[in-house]
Amino acid sequence: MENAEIARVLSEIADLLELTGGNPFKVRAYRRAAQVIDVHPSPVAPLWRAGGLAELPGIGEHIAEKIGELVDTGECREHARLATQVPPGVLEMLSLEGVGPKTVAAVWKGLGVSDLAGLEAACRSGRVLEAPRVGAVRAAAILAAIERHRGRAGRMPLHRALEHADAILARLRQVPGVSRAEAAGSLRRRKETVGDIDLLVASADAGPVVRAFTRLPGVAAALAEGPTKASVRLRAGIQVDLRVLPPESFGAALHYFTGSKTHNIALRTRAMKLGLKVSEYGVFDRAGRRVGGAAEEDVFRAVGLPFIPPELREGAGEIEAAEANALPRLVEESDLLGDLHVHSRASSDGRSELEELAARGRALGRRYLAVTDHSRARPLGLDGPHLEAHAAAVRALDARLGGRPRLLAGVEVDVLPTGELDLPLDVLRGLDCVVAAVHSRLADPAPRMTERIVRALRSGAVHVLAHPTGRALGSRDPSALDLGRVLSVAREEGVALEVNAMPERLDLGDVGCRAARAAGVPVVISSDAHEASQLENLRHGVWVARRGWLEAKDVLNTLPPDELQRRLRRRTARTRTRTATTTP
DNA sequence: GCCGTTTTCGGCCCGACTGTTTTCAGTCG
Repeated sequence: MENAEIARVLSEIADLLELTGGNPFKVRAYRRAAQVIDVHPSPVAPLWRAGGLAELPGIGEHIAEKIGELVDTGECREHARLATQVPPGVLEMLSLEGVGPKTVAAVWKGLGVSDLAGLEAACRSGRVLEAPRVGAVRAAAILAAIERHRGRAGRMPLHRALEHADAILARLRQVPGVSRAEAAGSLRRRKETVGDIDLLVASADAGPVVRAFTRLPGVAAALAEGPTKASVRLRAGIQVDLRVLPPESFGAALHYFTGSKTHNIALRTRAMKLGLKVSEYGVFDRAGRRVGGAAEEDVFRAVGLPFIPPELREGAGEIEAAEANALPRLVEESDLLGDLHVHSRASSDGRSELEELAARGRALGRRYLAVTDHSRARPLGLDGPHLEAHAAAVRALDARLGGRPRLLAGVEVDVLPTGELDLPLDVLRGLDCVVAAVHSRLADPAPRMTERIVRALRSGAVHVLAHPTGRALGSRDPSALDLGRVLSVAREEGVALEVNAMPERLDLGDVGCRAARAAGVPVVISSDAHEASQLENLRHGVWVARRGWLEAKDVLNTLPPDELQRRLRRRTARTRTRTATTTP
């Protein structure tokens, strides 16, 4: 069973307990446990079998047993027992904005409303007003929330949220008195999708900032507006929250609103033990005296920790690593020296000429580009002879450009449903960089997909496994796959796994990166550019890698050109040796 | 339910805004 599924069940137990009047601290314990499992970098099932589950923070004897039950039987009796007491429609009501456990419990137990349709009817008829603390305004808000829930766009991909945030921040910085304006929240942690946008502004005079914010051109509705805080919904559908603080609090606030919640609780608890209080206004000692808060570093310094980069603040071991002075030195965009997955017009879907790609690559400071057009299984893909001619053209241009940037002749070869590669091995061995990818039958069951990929990796001709899970954010789920097995074979075979930096893919994702690092498998961050401008996508991949705790040494395309090519040739040489010794 | 050089029992992060109320509960982040 996947970690995500275990986390979902634990979180649902928390909801069910809350609705049935359970101990609020028990509810919190389940929530925390769900969070910990959700971000844990490797499957927890083996951990349960090895008896090490209760060593995870927030997982004690009882919750470990529940997880074990889930892993062993696929069910959890405690969950099932609670679920019989609460109709599924009641749980669904909890996902409405502005509707929490108290309200749901009140309309369910008090009015007999047990699903969204019932709640909608009760709002329209006015019967919902019989519930405590529900008036006409809330009834209307609930109706609107039901509406949004039904047509929900869901979470927004990071790159789109960033565009909205940047546009708004630029405007807020124009407001007189504003000294700083930054994005916080999951956006700053560079999560792959963003549920809402959190913005933070430093100003001694909050009023004008709040007013400017709620009157921005893209605003569809102001949801809340107070003296220092406001929320709006953009016409694009996403909610934006603004908080204005005095400059002396900006660092503490930036830390606080960057989160994650789990990280903040851990950090505040640590502060409490040191006799300090950390809030968004600053760090305060026992006497209530401010000891810091203007800079984010103040918060970490106060609790005796080094600065933790935002991408790591998921409560997934970063505090412990910081304590042990074992934080990774995260890879940066400037560490990347080249790009190993780029398409040209030679095959189906590329739109730029080789010369344009090379020129743009050089302008971006890339020292090498691997041209990896599609193989014949893709519409208009290249067969052996065409690919060899294309490789010759790439090398001729490389010679003409004098290796600035160095152009590598490569291919993105399809992994066929059988696990065979779409081109003969001798053609592949003549190339500098072979990127293998699955593009068909993405919904195959995990055992079949895993064996298919393993067979391709065992071919000996593959340097990089591209977009390993095939997911497309918001439109296609990742393929079922035993990533642990793929990683162990990749390690044996010397194959790197790609972090595909197309903003809609980001595949591997953060959790996969961390697993690759743990398995000792190098990663390649690639743009998969289909036109020259997309070479800039690399930065999205860097964010994913940073969230996956990767350092420059974990990423192959931080190597300078000669060293990289030696690495790729070593792989090919190994293949030849083995073929020679295993072929009769 | 979890956790501990303040505790194996008795705590559990902290604050803003809204709507419903005449002082605060609920929700959210």
